[in-house]
Amino acid sequence: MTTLSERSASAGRATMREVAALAGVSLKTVSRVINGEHGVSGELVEKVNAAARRLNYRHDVAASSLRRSSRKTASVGIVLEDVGNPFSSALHRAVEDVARRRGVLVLAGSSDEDPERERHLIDAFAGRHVDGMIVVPVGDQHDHLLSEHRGGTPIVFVDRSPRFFDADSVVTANEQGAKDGVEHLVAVGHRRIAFLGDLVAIPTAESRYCGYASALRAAGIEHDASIVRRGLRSSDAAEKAVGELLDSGEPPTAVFAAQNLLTIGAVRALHARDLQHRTALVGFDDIVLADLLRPGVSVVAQDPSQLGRLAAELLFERLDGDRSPSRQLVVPTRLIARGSGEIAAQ
Amino acid sequence: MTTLSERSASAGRATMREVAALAGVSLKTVSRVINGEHGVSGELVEKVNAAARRLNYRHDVAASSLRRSSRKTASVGIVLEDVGNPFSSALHRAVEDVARRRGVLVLAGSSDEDPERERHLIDAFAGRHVDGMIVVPVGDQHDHLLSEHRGGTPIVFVDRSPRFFDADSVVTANEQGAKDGVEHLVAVGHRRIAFLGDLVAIPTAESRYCGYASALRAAGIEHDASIVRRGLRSSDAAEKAVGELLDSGEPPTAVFAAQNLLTIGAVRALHARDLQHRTALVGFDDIVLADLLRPGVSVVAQDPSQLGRLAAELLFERLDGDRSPSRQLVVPTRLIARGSGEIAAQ
DNA sequence: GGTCTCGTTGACAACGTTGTCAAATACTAT
DNA sequence: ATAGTATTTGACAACGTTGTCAACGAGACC
Repeated sequence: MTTLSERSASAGRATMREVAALAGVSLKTVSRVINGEHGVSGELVEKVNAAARRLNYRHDVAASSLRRSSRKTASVGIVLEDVGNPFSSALHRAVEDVARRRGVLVLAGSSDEDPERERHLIDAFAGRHVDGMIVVPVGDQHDHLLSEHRGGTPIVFVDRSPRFFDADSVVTANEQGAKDGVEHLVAVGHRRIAFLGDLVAIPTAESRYCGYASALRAAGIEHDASIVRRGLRSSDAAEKAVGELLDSGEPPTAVFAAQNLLTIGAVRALHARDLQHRTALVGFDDIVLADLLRPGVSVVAQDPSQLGRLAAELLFERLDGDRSPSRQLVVPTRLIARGSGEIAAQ
Repeated sequence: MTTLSERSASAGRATMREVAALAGVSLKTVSRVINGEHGVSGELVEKVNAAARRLNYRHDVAASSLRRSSRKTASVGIVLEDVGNPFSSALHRAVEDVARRRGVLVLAGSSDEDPERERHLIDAFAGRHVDGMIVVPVGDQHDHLLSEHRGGTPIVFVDRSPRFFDADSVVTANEQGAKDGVEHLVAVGHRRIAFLGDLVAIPTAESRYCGYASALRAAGIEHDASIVRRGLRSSDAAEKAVGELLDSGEPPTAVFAAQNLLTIGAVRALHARDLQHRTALVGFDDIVLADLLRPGVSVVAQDPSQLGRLAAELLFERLDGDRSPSRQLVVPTRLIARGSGEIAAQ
């Protein structure tokens, strides 16, 4: 007995075998008590629990899931673009909330838009036997995911729906949202509306551009490539781009920024030239404090929490055995007018 | 052979045993090849790799770490306040960056300032045999962590250093930073400076309050409890509190907000009364877009990335075998003047 | 040729847990 | 009292992997 408690205090964690020895029962009985199975007498349950407490026993999820037939580990993985950015972290948090209610742990990682990183993360998650994965996909190739998916691990795509892959997905109404934003500008008389966009390879960026183009077309406005800036990767790049547009001979009267960092860059460029009350601006995706700027920044707001919540719910339905055909959910955007988007064309 | 490939395609992942059978070698040889051990002939390495590729073999980290003597899982856990808030997620990202360089996966969870949740997360991490943990501690009781720590799992505390626990920690210079911020207000003539603080139970909130009190003392300003509001949990609460102070008979001429959400609430309250150019404001912790507001919001900036990076580096040094006495690192703050903190007292 | 060493390879047990099944006990119905 | 059933308990194998150790064959040396 002394040996046992000394051992647990000095060398690592106590095992079920040690708990069994201290409680004077078999290994299997300890397993039953720890797992809350019925069919163990109250007396032994008491004894085992006392011994477990005394040795500070910690259940070994890894060993347990190795032996269990279902192989469930009560954990899911989520591949984000960058756990540090507000959109991703709101998504992460929403997934965590759903998972927590079911006692499931969330592993998260950043792909940084790098397919190699994405593959790495997915391998790492798979090697740890996550029960399912939520993925903001990068690029078009997802063979590695495919084999996981076929192997029975549910996958839900979020924010972007993959080409060439049949799985559940939850996305924002990017095209419609962008169209709404641009039409909002058209409605107050703008006909020369600049577009700021992220990497062309990112499907959401592409959809938003389509929404922009479609709104212009609907309004009978001719497309002018000289005021379209795509492939912008940071607020600095956007600030520079907007600066060039504003300083040019024929500046736009309004700007549509298709991503939050780009919106921030645009605000900076406008303020630097004291044009924030003359040039209209609508951004895609909300930004903190946007309401306190003068003018307030009008945005087409996404709902990352909703995306995360729905994705997690879809995932858990699959984990609960749902075998129905894959579903695509679309979360609508919401236009928030705060001033910058309501500046009329001169 | 056909049976093997069919099997892997239909039912779950391939095992080393299956790879061995396909390659016509023993299980142990496959293990050696997968782990990159030397002492296997080039010919067999080739064969095994081909078989592994063909069966889409995935290494099982759980089983591997179960058997391995060192029991390393190439993963660390991090307990944050809320993975969704900017401070936590910046910290998370910084830890991930350090971990990634070493091929280590990060598991993260939100405690929401609830000791029960914290305990849950730590149990979950321990059950999955993380190699180490980084914790933003909640409350004073950390017995469960203690047993992990004694069991050989390195623990690093970040943002708050725990009482009654001897372990590495990395914290912001909260008291000094708050003192700097308040002295900055004193320097432009303020003697009636309100304080907005988070829950008294949070050590960082307490330290910042001490810094505030100490700056007042140093300036010979009498402490006035009527303009000190602590225990504020949201920007709404702060907005309300500042509103009350401003609307009172004897309003403060300056506000020191000891946390970023509280700063935002203060900004809202000031703008709502059009007092943002008359009442000075300094916030603790930087906020996005603070430079674009009129006036810009002066802040005492923390460096969450630095906190995370240092914490992760300490953790990995421990994992590499460092057995030296525990260390406490302090990350200095930086005062950023943008306008609101330089408004002189009338 | 015989012994010794070295480099490769594989058989086997073990990591901590749970599924299976049989043994032991207690209880019910005849 | 006897057979039959239900309930509790434990022995054992197995999950997928790696540590240990022994077996094997090829070459080096006497």
